Amino acid sequence: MQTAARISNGTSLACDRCALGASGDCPATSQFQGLQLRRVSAKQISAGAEIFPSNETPTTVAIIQSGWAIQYARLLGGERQILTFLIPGDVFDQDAVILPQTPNLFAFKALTEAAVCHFAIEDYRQLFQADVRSRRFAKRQLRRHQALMAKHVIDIGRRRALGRLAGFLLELRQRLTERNLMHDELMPFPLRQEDVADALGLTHAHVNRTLKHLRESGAIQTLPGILRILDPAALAALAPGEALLV
Amino acid sequence: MQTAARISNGTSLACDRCALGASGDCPATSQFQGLQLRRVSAKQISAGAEIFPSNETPTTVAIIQSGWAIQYARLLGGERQILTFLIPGDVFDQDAVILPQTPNLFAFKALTEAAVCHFAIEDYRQLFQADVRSRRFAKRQLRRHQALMAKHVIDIGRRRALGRLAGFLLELRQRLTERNLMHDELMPFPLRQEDVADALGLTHAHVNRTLKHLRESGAIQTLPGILRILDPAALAALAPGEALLV
DNA sequence: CGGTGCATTGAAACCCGTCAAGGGGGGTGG
DNA sequence: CCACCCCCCTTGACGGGTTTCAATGCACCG
Repeated sequence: MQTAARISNGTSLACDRCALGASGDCPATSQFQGLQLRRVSAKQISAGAEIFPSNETPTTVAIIQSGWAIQYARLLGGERQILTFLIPGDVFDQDAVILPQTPNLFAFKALTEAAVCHFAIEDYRQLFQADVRSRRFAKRQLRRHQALMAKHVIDIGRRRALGRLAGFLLELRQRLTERNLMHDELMPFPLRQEDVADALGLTHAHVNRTLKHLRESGAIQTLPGILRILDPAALAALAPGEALLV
Repeated sequence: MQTAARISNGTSLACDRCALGASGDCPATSQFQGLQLRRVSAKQISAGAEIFPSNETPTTVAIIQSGWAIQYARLLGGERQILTFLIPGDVFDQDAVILPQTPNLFAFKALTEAAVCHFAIEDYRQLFQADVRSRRFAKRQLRRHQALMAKHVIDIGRRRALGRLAGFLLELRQRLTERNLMHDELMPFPLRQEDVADALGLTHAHVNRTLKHLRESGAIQTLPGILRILDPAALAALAPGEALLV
């Protein structure tokens, strides 16, 4: 895990070669089973760059085509709390859909090189009034985000390090599976241990020790930029009830 | 704090004598500066009773007229994680507004005797299309809930017991002030220490110790069912950045 | 080849959970 | 009016989980 292999290298901005589109997960492609939208813009973002600063009022809704990003808050002491991880196919900045002209509370930043496409808020909002598939898509995105926030509270509120990490890995596994990014229990894992720590409310030193524990117990295997889940059942046992939440 | 004094005793269900209405915080009263709604029902709920079970699809939006309630999840091991506290004037079950016909993920329960009024989802949704004041009301309610969830993650994730408690008390102070329920830094406090613990991810024993610390340092004073904030600045110093979040 | 970023590890301090016991107030029943 | 019970607050001791601080090592890069 020393260095993150640039897995998401082939960042294709063109919609006709977009992996998301191919699986029908982006309303800008003809494969999407519903209302077709046209994207306003597509941006290539380098690792570590801000996507949206906080306190800015968004005019678009964004979908992340490739790469990983975070939504986070920074405290006065400099500490960082990561609220959500964003993976390819995630729609973020969704508040804008429901609450136009309200500033973002928290900032977004790319963790890896990433490609982000934007839709006009008005266009995206039409999904909610369109056919069943469009509505299902938009509602699912919204609902998923809310559920993840709640799960996050439960995770860090009621579980200790081992359970948090196990639950977190299972969550990623589930989400990546839905986006066709899991193969043979192998997942791209571009996160530094400090990122995981800042999300789960731990220190990076302790994340390291906990990962070591999971590794030595045979539950997972780590390679640079990749994580393999060897024993999903073991992880599930460490995070009881996880399945109900994801 | 041994016993909760029934502060919210005079639970008046009639809209014309509703304290919420008097301050213009309920769209069912003529004092509300915006679209007038008619409530579908008003229910008196006894302390400890479920308001909504989880996994049920709501047909109404609810506003809590008097009393305190929680939104919570129960894990397989029996542990409880409180997601949000609801105080008079809070609109809950708001997911129904945006996402009709989706079941509630988490249950709601009254902590004290409470009065809850319901609106038809369609009626309530019209607030978003009505005049400025109505929109502001509805958006503020929605936005507030989201912000509180995010703040909750930050609190539990990046602060230790003392800071969490300080931040939590300041949050309650702010919210109660907005509803005209703070007087002379005195707030109704019907929560058991176990409730606080289940919200902040601590044990009730440790909440007790931490409260004792705050008491002995002169930051707060506790009376049965009431909490007085003696030194807001001291609390703010314990929870840096809190002001930015509330 | 020095420098930077990140993973790894150890030792010590400390925060917090766990367990257990005691106490006080309000209610109920005698 | 008292006895009793239940719920909740309170407190102490102990152990373990986490943080903190510090040092090392490895990979990559200029």
